[in-house]
Amino acid sequence: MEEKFKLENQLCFRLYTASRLLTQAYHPLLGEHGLTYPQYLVLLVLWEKDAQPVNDIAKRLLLETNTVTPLLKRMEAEGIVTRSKGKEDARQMIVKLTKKGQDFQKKLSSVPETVGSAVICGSVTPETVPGLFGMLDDIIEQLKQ
Amino acid sequence: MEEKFKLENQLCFRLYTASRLLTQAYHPLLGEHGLTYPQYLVLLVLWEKDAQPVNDIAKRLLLETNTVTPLLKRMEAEGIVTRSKGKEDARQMIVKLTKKGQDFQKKLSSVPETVGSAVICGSVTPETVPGLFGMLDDIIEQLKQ
DNA sequence: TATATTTGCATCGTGAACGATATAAACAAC
DNA sequence: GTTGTTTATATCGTTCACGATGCAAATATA
Repeated sequence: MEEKFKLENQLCFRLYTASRLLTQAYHPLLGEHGLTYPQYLVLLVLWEKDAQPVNDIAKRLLLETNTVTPLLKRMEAEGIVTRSKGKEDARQMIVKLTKKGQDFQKKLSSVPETVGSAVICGSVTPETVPGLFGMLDDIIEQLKQ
Repeated sequence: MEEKFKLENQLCFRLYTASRLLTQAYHPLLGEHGLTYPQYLVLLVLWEKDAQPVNDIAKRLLLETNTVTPLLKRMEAEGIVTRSKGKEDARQMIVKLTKKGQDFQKKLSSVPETVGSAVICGSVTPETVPGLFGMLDDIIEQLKQ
């Protein structure tokens, strides 16, 4: 068995696993409110800036619109956002937070800290996290092309 | 807008994005042979040790059997693996590589290096990758409980 | 040796991801 | 102004992930 094929030497498998497990850590906190992790990401985007077209949300999350559109329709069905045609550009769908969507910010105020503290361990400390962020950002920037 | 809710301060979003983008980098290389990334991971596991029960493969990949079972059935349909009842324990399904599954190792021999070299950039260098591996491993170990 | 529990795998339903394709609005070129 | 192209979003099909549940084989316990 060649070294290059060993699971322990794969960056992608580590990222894939760490991503899945960390997303799972959000699950009980978000599921309690009927939210999924990608839906939480949409909330983060809209809390930063409300009333955005689908495309801006997709670009911010580096996702395709064919992923985001069904996600937003589910959130609309849950009464978390509204979707309405753009006034100046009728092709756009403007996504706005409802009161329910805004109010989630208070309800979820403890989530970032809860999850954040859960990953602090071993070589992952408040001092080393910025370096980790930088490396992940470099990888993302490199692959975004 | 509170700092804690900003997308730029989220470790999970970075892991999620880096994982997706790096998996996408595998796509043209694997898709050419009709493989998906999770199927490639199963191949890595079976190349290390052939003839494993479903549970061992799932544990190795930190996935649930209800994810792995359909994956293996698709790979069986493609003639990449066989699945047969265990002799000593009839509950187990032993997964074995076919010749086609074994032969993929040669066909995919350039994949690790191709993808590996694609992520080397900025603060991500052959010298810093072990540190990145260590931090991701610590996060995984911490969340695995 | 009956009965209870655990274990290994499968099935089902839902929600992402994403390639491919479609549709309509905006814009450009002629 | 008609035609062609781009842009914004949506639809469709396939493949994960994963919680919940089911079932049969193995094991433990009474």
